Amino acid sequence: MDWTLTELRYLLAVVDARSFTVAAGELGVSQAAVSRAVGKLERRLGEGLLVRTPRACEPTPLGVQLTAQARRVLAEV
Amino acid sequence: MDWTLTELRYLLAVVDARSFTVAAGELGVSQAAVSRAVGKLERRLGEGLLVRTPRACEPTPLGVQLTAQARRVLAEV
DNA sequence: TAAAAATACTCCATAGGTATTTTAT
DNA sequence: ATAAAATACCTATGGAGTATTTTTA
Repeated sequence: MDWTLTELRYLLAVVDARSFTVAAGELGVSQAAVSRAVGKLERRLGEGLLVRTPRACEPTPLGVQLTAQARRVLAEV
Repeated sequence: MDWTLTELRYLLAVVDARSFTVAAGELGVSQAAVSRAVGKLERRLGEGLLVRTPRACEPTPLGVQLTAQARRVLAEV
């Protein structure tokens, strides 16, 4: 794959916060930026990483898997 | 630090090829792009990563260290 | 209907290419 | 003098913000 460190960081933040908006605040960027980054990642993979509901969001199985990988990568950085 | 995967890939290619030009060919980008990416990384670190001579280039101690780290990161990607 | 996420629009920063200059033997 | 790296210049792409719209429990 060809993701960027930013995408992995944003994804992790969203999964941990269970919210795009909260994650954006923690990352110090706009909600739109986080939404776009994760959406782009999902489009590239051709599959969802998060299930969105009006009050929370939860990772899909692929989301869980990629999140684990993201943690490994970022741990080395 | 705040490097990008591209910078790490370019650095690795140069270290392995012992040449910016050859590395660029292998990466499918211009020599200028590789030179700029590695130079930017060095400027950010405030220290050289490669010693350039007219017919080869060799990693500095820091270059060796960062190269090892780059391999670990890219192995996870 | 109300919260949270997605999108439209614009702007700026960065990455890349080509052409040229600089460097070190 | 020569081979290789650095730089100047330009262009295009991507990432970000704000404002707005869409979504779904």
